[in-house]
Amino acid sequence: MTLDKDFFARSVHDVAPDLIGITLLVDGVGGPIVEVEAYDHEDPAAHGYGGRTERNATMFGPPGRAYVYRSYGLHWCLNFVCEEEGSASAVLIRALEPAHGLDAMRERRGLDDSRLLCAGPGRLCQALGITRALDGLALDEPPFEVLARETEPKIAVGPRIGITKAMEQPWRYGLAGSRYLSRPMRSV
DNA sequence: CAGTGGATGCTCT
DNA sequence: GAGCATCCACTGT
Repeated sequence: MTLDKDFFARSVHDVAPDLIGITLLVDGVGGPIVEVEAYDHEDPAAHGYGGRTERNATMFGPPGRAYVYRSYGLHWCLNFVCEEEGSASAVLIRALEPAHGLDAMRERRGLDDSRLLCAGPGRLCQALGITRALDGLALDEPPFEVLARETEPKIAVGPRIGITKAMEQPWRYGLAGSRYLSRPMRSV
């Protein structure tokens, strides 16, 4: 079942854990999401914190769309916009389990090891072919497919990665025990 | 395994 | 001009 806009039109802190185990495909390439992070409007670590700019304009738009930005000059990062228009909240997709289109992923990444194909936001975007060209596109329309999960996953929680502000917030969610995480979750 | 540093480009002050 | 929501290769134990 494809998830529509209503799924994303909720608090980013409810949507983020609900995304674990959901399948993300871009042109048929992807798999179940195993790691995400939540960023809300009051969050000094979030792009929307300082107000609307050209780069983060999509974050201020309606929910259920992709927000894609360039990171450290050479990587792309994918977010799902949440809540209502103007709230500037989004979930960063950090890792997924490669399940569909492994050959395409291996070719784009130039590696064989399935464990490293999508274990990190930059790697995931490279493996799925995500660039700024997809920024602002709706997640329930091609090339995206976002499919509901079939079983309830066990979710681990911890601090976010790679930020210098609001580091104490436990807004990183992962599939407990997954070997496809960008880094292990802190043990319970 | 831990730590370090380079690549690289865009955004915002 | 500083500062990144990163990744990879390299060093040293």
